[in-house]
Amino acid sequence: MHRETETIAEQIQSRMDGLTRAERQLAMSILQTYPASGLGTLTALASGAGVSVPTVARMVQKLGYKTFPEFQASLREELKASVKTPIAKHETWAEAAPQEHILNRFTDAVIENIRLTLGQIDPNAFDRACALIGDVDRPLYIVGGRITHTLAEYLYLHMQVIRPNLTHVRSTSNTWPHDLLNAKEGDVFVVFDVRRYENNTLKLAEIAHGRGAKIILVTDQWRSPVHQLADICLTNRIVVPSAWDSSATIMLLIETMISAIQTQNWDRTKRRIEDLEDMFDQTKLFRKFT
Amino acid sequence: MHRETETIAEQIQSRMDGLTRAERQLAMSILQTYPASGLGTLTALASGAGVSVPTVARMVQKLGYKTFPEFQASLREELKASVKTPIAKHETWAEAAPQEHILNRFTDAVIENIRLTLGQIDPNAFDRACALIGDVDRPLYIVGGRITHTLAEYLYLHMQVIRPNLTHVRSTSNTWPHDLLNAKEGDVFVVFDVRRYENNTLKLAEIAHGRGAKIILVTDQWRSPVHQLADICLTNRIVVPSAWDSSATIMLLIETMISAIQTQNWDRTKRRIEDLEDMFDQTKLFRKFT
DNA sequence: ACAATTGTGAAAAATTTATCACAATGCGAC
DNA sequence: GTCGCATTGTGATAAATTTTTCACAATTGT
Repeated sequence: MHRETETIAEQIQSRMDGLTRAERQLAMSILQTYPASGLGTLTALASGAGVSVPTVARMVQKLGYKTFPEFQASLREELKASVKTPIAKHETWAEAAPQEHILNRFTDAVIENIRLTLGQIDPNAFDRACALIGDVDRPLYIVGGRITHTLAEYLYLHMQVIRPNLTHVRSTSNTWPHDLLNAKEGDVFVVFDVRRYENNTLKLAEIAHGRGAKIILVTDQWRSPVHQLADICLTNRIVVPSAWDSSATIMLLIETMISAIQTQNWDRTKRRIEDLEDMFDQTKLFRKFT
Repeated sequence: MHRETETIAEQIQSRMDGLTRAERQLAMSILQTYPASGLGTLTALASGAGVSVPTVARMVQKLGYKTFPEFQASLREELKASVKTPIAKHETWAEAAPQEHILNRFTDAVIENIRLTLGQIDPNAFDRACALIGDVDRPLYIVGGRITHTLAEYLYLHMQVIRPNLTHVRSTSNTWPHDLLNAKEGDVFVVFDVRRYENNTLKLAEIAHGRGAKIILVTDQWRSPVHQLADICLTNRIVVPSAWDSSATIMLLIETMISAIQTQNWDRTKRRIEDLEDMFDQTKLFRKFT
C-alpha cells in the first residue's frame, strides 16, 4: 500500500500545473467521471479523453506506476476503501415538468458543474484569496470583461459594504488605464476572465502584475492566459446545454467568498451595514416592511 | 443489455437463493466490496472468492452477459452513474475541506435553494415567460435595482445577441423615466426585485403596468409588491448563511431562460451570433484560440 | 525555423479470457 | 456403504484482447 493519505485524484490535481495540453486533457477526463473512466481499458480511456494511446501510457508512468494495470489496481484499492452505500435515484428538480424540460436539464448541468468545481477547488487557495480580498490595508481592484463585468460588479457592490478602498474596473472600457494610475505593489486584483478570453483583460493583468500587485483569477476550466500571472487561480466548470457558458457556478463562488470575508471582518462589516441602513432610511430608497 | 432500474448488485441478490455453493460464495465476494472487486481481472475475482475460473465465467453468463468484459462495462456504467448523483452521495462538496468550511455550508444552502425553487416553479409560467421575452414583436425592457441590475444586465447582454429591440433600465438611475417614453401596450418588462424591495422599481412597474405592458417579475419567496401588477411571477429561494441573500438561484433561472429562448429562435440567434463573431474578429477584442 | 509535444500505425509482448476434457468432490437415496 | 448425479476444480490451451513500445510524421508554441 503506497499512498496513505493522497488519492490519485488529488495527486493528479496537484500536478495539474506541470502538465501539458494533452496530459491535462487526459487528467480532466479521468477526473470527470472518477474513478470509473480509469477502470476501463487503456484504449478506451485514450479515445474518451481525445488523446492518443501513447499519451496515456506516458502519463501513467509519469504518475509513478510501472504499468497501466498497476495504475488501475490503485484505483480499485481507493474505490474499495470508500465505503459505498446504495445509490439513490436521481430526482427531478422541477417535478411538475418532465425530465427533458430545459428546467431540469439545465439544472442538472449546473449541479454537475458545482460538484466538479467544488471537487477540485483548493480550500487553502480559497481561504488565502478571501484573506487578501478582505485585507483593508490592500487597495482592491475588481476587474471584469464584456460579460463578466456584471459578476465583477456584483462582487464589488457587496465588498463596498464590507470594506473601503476598492475600485470596479471594466476592461472593456478604454478608460481603465486611468483606474490603474495608483496601482502599486501589494494591491489586490480580482480578475474575472472566462472564454472567450479578452485581450484587454490580459493586458490589464500584465500591467498590474508588472507593478507587483497580487492577482486572484476567477476563470473556467480551460483557464484564461492570465493564470500565468495569477497568484491564486480559482477555476470553475461552466458547460451547460446552451450556446453560452454558465456563470451560475461563478456566482456561487463569489457569494461564498463574500460570506467568508464578511465573517472574517464581522465587526467592521456590521458597523458599515448599520451606517448604510441609516442612509437608506434617510433617502427612502427602500420600502419599509410589508 | 441495459437494465434501467436494477443494479447488478440487486440483480445478484434477488437470485441468491437459486445459486449453488460456489456461485453463492462468488456472489458474496462480489457484493462484499462492490463494485471494486468486480473490476479487476476474472482470475483475481476467482481467487479472491476462492472459486475456480470457470465458475466465474459460467456465473457471468448466467447473469446474462456474453463476456466478462461486458459484465465489467456494466459495472463501470453503474459506478459512473452513482458519481453523477450529487445529492445522495456528497456529504461534502469540496472534499478537501471539512464539512463546516464555508465552501460546503454555503453550497449546501444554495443546492437546497435550487431544489426548493425548482420544486415550486410552474413550468407553464416559465414557458410563457420565455415566449414573451423571446417575442421580437414586443419591445423588451429589463429592469433591475441597486444590486439586481447586475443580474438584469447579465440577461440583457445575452438577450441582445438573441433579439433586437430591448432596453436595460436601472431603476436606481434617475433617468429611467426617459427609457419608458416609448413603452406601450403589449411591451414586455422583466423586473428583478428582491428584498429589500425598492420604491423606484415599484413606481417603474406601476407606470409600465398603467400603459398596458406585460410584466414578468423575478423575485424572492416573500415576493416584491410588484407581484400584484405582474402577469407572471417567478419566485426564488435566496436564503444562505450570509448577511446577504443569494442570487445564485436567480442566475440559474436567468441562464435557463436564455437557453430556452435561444432554442426557440435558433435560426435567428445563430445568424446573429455569426455576425457578432465577425465583428469581434475585426475589433480583435478576443484572443484567437485557447 | 526550431524545439517540444502529440499523434499515427504497426507490431510484438504480455495478459486475460473462454473453453475443453476429465478428475474430484459432495450429497442424497437406496 | 455405495451408487448416481450434479457441481466444482484442475490444468492446459487456443483465442482474444490489451498493453507496451517503436520510429516517424504532424502539430503547436516560441
